[in-house]
Amino acid sequence: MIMTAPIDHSSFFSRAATEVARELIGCALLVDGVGGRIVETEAYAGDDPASHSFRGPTARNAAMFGAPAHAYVYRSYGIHWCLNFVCLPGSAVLIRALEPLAGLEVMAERRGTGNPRALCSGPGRLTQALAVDVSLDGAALSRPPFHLEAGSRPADIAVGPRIGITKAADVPWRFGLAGSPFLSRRM
DNA sequence: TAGACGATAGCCT
DNA sequence: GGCTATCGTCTAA
Repeated sequence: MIMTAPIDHSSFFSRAATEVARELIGCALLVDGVGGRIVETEAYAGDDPASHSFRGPTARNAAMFGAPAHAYVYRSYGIHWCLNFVCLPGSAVLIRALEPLAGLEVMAERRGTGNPRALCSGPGRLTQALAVDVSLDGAALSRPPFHLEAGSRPADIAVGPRIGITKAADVPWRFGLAGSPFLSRRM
């Protein structure tokens, strides 16, 4: 088990995505008891051309315009799922990488690799390891299967530009635990 | 209704 | 380090 304190979901997520993204680093995320410590996030704002919410609500991004502290799950490149936490309406934080701590065996089986660094180091890998898919789109983060806990005060947080986008690519809204070997890429 | 493209991962060189 | 598979979603006609 991970020794951390509970968090107040509603107030924690009712803020700007950039702020939440930074503070999520070091927090523990478990889905059905499987997960670890968040080491990499990206913020997506409502007036952000790179955000799915930029062109307004659609069937796909509806969760982004719902209440804060809920999950927004979408399929990327027609292949894998990406997990986001909704903040203020129209904004969200993409969870990009975890340091695996709980349920290593389950994750290894789902991922088909025993290499701890390859289990959750990337948005698609993370959702596969935690068995996150569209059935959790819109689910409350305060209820099972989700479990979030505040971590110890973030150590060194590295900041950089977001990955894999073409619009607003220069905005430094990617946050990571400096020096962690579990990042999807070096900062 | 068709066409274009994307918040990637994994394999190959 | 570079290339490609693969398909849901959006946009335009």
